[in-house]
This record gives sequence, structure tokens and C-alpha cells, in this order.
Amino acid sequence: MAPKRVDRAARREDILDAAVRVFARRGYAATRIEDVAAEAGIAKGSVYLYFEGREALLAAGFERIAQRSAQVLADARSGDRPADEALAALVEGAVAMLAAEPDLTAVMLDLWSAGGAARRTGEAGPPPPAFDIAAVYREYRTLVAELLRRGGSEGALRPGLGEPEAAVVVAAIEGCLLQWLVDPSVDLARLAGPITATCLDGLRARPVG
Amino acid sequence: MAPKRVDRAARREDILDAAVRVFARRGYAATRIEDVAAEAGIAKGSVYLYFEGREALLAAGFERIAQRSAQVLADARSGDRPADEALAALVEGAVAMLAAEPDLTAVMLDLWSAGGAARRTGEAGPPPPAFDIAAVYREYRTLVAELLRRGGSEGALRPGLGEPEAAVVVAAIEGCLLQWLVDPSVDLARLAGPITATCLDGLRARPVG
Amino acid sequence: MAPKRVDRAARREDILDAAVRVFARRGYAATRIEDVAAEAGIAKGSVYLYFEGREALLAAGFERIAQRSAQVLADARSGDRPADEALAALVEGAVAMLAAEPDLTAVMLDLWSAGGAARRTGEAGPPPPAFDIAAVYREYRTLVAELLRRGGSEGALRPGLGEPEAAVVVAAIEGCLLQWLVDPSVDLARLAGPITATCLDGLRARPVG
Amino acid sequence: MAPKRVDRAARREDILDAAVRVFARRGYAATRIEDVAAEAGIAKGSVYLYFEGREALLAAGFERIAQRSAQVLADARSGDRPADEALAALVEGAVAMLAAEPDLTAVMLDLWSAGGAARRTGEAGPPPPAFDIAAVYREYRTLVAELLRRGGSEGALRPGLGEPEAAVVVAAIEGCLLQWLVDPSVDLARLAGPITATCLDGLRARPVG
DNA sequence: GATGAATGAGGCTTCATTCAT
DNA sequence: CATGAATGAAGCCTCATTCAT
Repeated sequence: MAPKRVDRAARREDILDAAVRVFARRGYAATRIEDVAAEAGIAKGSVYLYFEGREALLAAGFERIAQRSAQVLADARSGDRPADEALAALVEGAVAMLAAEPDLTAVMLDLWSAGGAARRTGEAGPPPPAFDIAAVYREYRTLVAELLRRGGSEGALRPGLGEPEAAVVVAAIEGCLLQWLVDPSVDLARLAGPITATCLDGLRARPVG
Repeated sequence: MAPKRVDRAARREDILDAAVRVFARRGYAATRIEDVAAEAGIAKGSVYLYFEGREALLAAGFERIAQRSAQVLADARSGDRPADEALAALVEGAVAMLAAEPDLTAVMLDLWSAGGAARRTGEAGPPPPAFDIAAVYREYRTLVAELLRRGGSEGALRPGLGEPEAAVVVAAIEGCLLQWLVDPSVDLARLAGPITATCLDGLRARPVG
Repeated sequence: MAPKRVDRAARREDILDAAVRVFARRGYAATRIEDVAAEAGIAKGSVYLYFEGREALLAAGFERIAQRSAQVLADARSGDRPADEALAALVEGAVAMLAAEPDLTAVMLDLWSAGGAARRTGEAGPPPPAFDIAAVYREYRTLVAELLRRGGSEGALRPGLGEPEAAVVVAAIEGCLLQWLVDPSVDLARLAGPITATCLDGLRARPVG
Repeated sequence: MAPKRVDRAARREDILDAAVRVFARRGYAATRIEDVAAEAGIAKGSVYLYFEGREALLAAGFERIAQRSAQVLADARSGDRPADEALAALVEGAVAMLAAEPDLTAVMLDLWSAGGAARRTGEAGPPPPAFDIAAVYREYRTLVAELLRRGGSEGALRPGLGEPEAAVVVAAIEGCLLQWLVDPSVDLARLAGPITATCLDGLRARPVG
């Protein structure tokens, strides 16, 4: 029916794979279309047969990340666990997903930068990018806040928790991600446990109970 | 005989101020030297009298941030508080510092991106930038880990805490910073409390004690 | 699938032709890449598809001259003439070659200047250019000195001639070239005879023999 | 009467000295006004108190050379020698003058280049420089041709010599100069003898007479 | 006069994008 | 579809010249 459709989509993915690899290596700003083409083993002009332009590659990278995020969120919602366990699962899922695809994750650095620049549209700057990382974190916070509130009413978590604490949990994940991205000596994969433990049980010594 | 007197250092600061404002508004990648000059109210070429080039402006921004960071760390070390209090003070100090200078802080986005790109210098890329954001986080983690260990031996904090937990604490700060930078609806200044509370006491309900 | 076919070498030559014309007209220092592009009938940026940059054009011009020189030297070596005849043939060959391509020859002015400036690299100047005009004259002198010595042993030329006299012969050629380049009223093509006559037989009246 | 006049002229000379040194070292094209000022030990702007602009420095260099040339020509004219001796004296004088001031002489390279570029004023190029090196060689040739003709009528030189041979003699000088400028291994000072010997008596063996 | 900070035109080079083959 | 040569807008940086002190 549409025999070429499959090829076309696959080729698009190949190019995006290549782009993600190069972005991870050199950063988006320093990556030329030609670099992506070379990495993908095709000609420069061919990239434009599959992507609108340079920024579309970054946007596509964002889409991939957004998909993975959505999956993580969906996984965390599924299952019928107590809130604290769901929270731990969410943290683990997110960290595992991020650590599993280091190149794709590295693109986050550029997305933050590009997205942040679009933040304040005061003067006549370039049009804001077609992706909204803020929304991703918003969704995370929303789910976490939901879990926190649920956990509060169920008794597993403190009562009164909400958005601020949700932001902190999300921050713990993203902050570890950031340190990992910026410093190879930080091992993200091993931080899921400490994140969960710290956020759930805190660092303070407990009265012997 | 009567050389024109100009306070070079002050002028340099003025230009850097301008650069930081523009970087915060448009992002480093989208900022042209001319934008900085315009913001500073001088001619394009004059920027080069005080800075080597575009990247030197970013590096100078980094220096400012590094200075602020060093100050925060120094403040946290001073004082003779118990570890948990020192930790809370560190978080508060860092958040206050960051929130106090939103433009400067926004430059972090670009520093992460630029610094991250330099991370993996496999192929023949441009020479890595002259700043090392990783070192900043390393210092934070080192201090926090120190406090955690001290707190452990003093009994105020759990025993056995170390680098991983330090990374989580630093992550909580930087992750909140990130969410703030990327999403204006997040209010960093109000997150210092939740960060401290969450990290120190956790989110789980305590057995009535 | 159907890659556009372009004879890169030929296109490169075309651009070099254009560059040589413009260099001859305005001088290297006053020639902008855009001038070359306009002369070649292409866009500014296209020049960079074939040449590294401005100086590469000059270096390519040097290569052309060096090739012509090598040909002249080879021609002079071939043939089995007495030394004095070979010398005359060399002079004629060199002058004919130079006069035949006035534009290319005019580039010598810039090569002398550029090459001379590179001579004394005491302080931190830019790296010396990739061409060595001195070598060209060295080769000429070497061949001429060879002929002079051969002519001496054969009896056609004075005995004891060597490098200094070779330098004078080469100088006679290059000096005429210089005057021609600097003053259009000097006709290089007609100076081959006087050069040969003067150098071989001198200007002094001979005792009637 | 004009106490400052002397100082002013002396200062001007100092700056020109400095300029000549730098031109010799880096070439005119690569020399910035600031380089000259630094070499002279004054401020950039002060150069403009003594020279119209950058090109005026080169023109002043030309003037110096023209003066030296005029002196050489005058010396050669004075004295009441036979033509062949006068010719030898001219060559020696010219070579001695050039070899005595290597830096000033090195500027010739740039003068040739700049003067040559002005040669062909076809399109809308920059206005031709305010100096005319062609004229210098013209004067040399004129004097030499005069001597040749005189020598011819006096019997010391061949009859029928004229402008072409004059060009060759001048070429022998300037060509040696060129080789020296371009190749430090050529020793100009020692070439005066060979130039004279070659041009006057030729290279060919004489019939025993 | 002297200074050197400031200016801004000018030229180099890069690279996203187009398009003829 | 694929290619890669060509384009030209954009931005960096230099430096001759000016001018307020």
C-alpha cells in the first residue's frame, strides 16, 4: 500500500539517530547540517528531504525525549502501588530511561539552552522554538504532586505536600542528570536509589523507633 | 600628557553586565556582539577593547557565577553550626544567591550547554571553552558530602551518607534552578524551604514519635 | 543518484585565472575575495569551495609560476648545446615565458612582497606563507652556475665563473622583469637579446680581433 | 627662531625610522599603525601628528629611497671619469647604498608591490599611491644610457648601446637586490664586482689578445 | 602636543538552504 | 529520490582614523 512509507520513516529515524549522536558529541550550536549528513552517511541536501531544517532536528530530538518521558509517566501511573512506591518507581524509571540513552539525554543540554532562550520574548528575537521543555517538567511535577497528595491522604506520606515538594523531587532527578551530563565522573544510573531514599526518608537521623 | 582616564575595570564590568542581560534575554547562541554593544550603549568594536571575543564574554559570565558560588560555599563553611543546620544554610544561601541575580543565573543554561558540548572532545572540534562548570558542582558536592559525614558522626544525620547523597542535595538545588529557568511559573526563591525540608526529613510520614 | 557533475579541477583553474587577472590589476593586497568571485562570475562563497582562503589563491598563483619556471629550466637543460648557447636559450626561454603571461607575471610583485615579509620572522607574526620564491631563484642560479662552469671547462666561457656571476645573470632577467612590471614603457620581450648580449659579451669595446 | 621645528622634524624621522624597521620585518601589508607607534615608543594617535596616514609612511619611505638614489646618481655624474669607470662607480655606489641600509631597502619590496598595483588603473580601484618607483628606474636608465652613449663615442664602450642595455645594467643591480631581499643567503654587497665585470666584459672567453 | 579609548566601515569566512542534474 | 555545487545572508573581528581629555 505504502511501501515507501516505512522506508521513509526508517530513514528519518536514521538521520535523527545520527543527529542525536553528533549533538551529543559537539553540541547543537556547533553542529552543522553537514556533520549530521556525514554521520548518517548521506549527502547534505538529503537531510532536507526528511527534516524542515536544522532546528527541526533539534525539535525531533525533543519529541523523542518527550515520548520517552510520556512512557515513563505512563508506567508510573500504571500499576496499583501505594504512592511512595509509585514515586520510587517513577524515579527509577526516569533515571533508567535517561541513563539508557546517554546521547539523547545529552541533547537536553541544548534543549534547555534553546528553550530557555525562548523564555523571555521581549524584543524582536528569533521565533521561539517549536518545543516546550517546560511542559515536560510540568507534567512530571503534576504527577508527582498527585502522588504526594494521594500518599498524604493514604497516610504513607506526610500530609500537606504539593507542588513545591513535587518540584524538589523532579529537581533531584534533573539535577542529577545535569551533574552527569556536565561531569562524566558522576554516575547517573547509581543515583536512583539515593534520590529515592533521600527524598522519601530524608537525611536526618531518625529517633530510634 | 593628559591621557584620557577611563576606569578599564569598571567599563569591563559594564559591558559584562550588558552581555549578561542580553544572554539572559536571547541566549548566548543567538546573541551577536553587536547586541551586547547596543545594550551597553557602545560601538561594536569597543567590546573588543575589553574582551577577546564572544566566548570571552561567556567565560567572564562564568567567572562571575563561580565567584558567587565560592562566596556561598565560604559562607556555608563559616559559622559553627551543626551539620544539618549548615546544610540548610547552604541550600538557602545558594538559592538566595541564584534568585537574586536572575540574568546571571540564566547564563547557566548556556554554560551547561557550552560546557557539556566540550565534554566529549573526540573528533576535531574547536578547543574546549575556558570554563569548567563541572568543577563548581564538584565543589558543592564535596562540601555537602563533608557536612553529611560530619553530621553522621555527630549523630544529627544518618550514618553512612556520602557523595551520592551529596549529589542529590546539589541536584535538588540545581534541578529547581533548572525548572525555574525553563519555566517562569516556578518560583525558585520559595523552594529553598521545601528543598531543605524534603532532603533533611524526607517525604514519608513519620511514625508518631 | 544523478550527482551533478562538475569538473572540479577545471573550475578551480577558472577561479585561479580570475584571481590572477584581478591580482594583476589591483594587486593582491587590494583584492578582496569578492573581486575574485565577481571576475570569475560566481558568488563570493563559492571561491571557498575551491580555495582555503585568500592566501591560498596567491599560493596557487605561485604554483603556476613555479611550474612555468620548472618548464623553462627543463627546456634549458634539454638539448645538447654549448654552454653559451644554452645560457642564451635559458634567458630567451625565461623572458618569453614571463612576457607571454603578463598577468601571471605581475603576481610576482605580490609574491616578492609576501615572501619577503616572511623572510624575517622575528616577532610573533602570522605563519609564513606556503610558498618559497627564494627556491625558484636558487634553482635558476644553480643551473646558470652549472652552465658557467661547464662553459669554462669547455673554453667557451671564462674560467672561474660561478655563483656570483650566476646571480648576475638571473638578476639581469628578473631586474628587467621588475622594470617591466613597474613601468609599462619597458618592453620585456625585446630585452632578451640585450640581456644575452650584455652578459655574454659585455659592454666594453673589444680590441679589434 | 623655530625651536620646535627641529624637534618636529627629528621626531618625524624617528617615526619613519621605526616604520621602516617594522615594514622590513613584517611587510607593509601586515604592519599596523600601532606596530609603528610601539616601535617608535609613542602612542598610536601620535603617528598622525607627523604623518597623514598609513600610506604616507610608505610614501615617506619611498622618499628616503628616492633621496638615496638621487645621491647615488649625483655621485656617479660627478667626477670626470671615462664612461666605463663611471658605470662601475655607479654600480658600486648603488649596491653600497642599498646594502648599507637593509631595512630601508627591504621596503622596496612593498613599494614594488604597491607601485605595481597602481600601474593599471582600469577599474575603480583605490587612488594610485603618491610615489612613482618607475621614475627612479627611469632616471637610472637615463643616466646609464647616457654613459653608454658617451662611452661609445669615446671608444671605451661598444658603439650603438642605448636604452635596452641600460635597462640590463639597471636590471643587474635591481635583480641582485631582489634576490638578496628574498633570500638571505645571497650577499648583495659582494655582487657589485661581478655585476660590473659581467656587464662590462661579459662572460664569454676572449680571444687571446 | 600627546594620548589611547572609541568608532564603524570593511573584508573574511561560515553554513543553512536551495536547486539543477 | 539523492546529490553536492552554488548561493548569499549573517556575524565575527580588525584596524585606520578620529577626538575628547
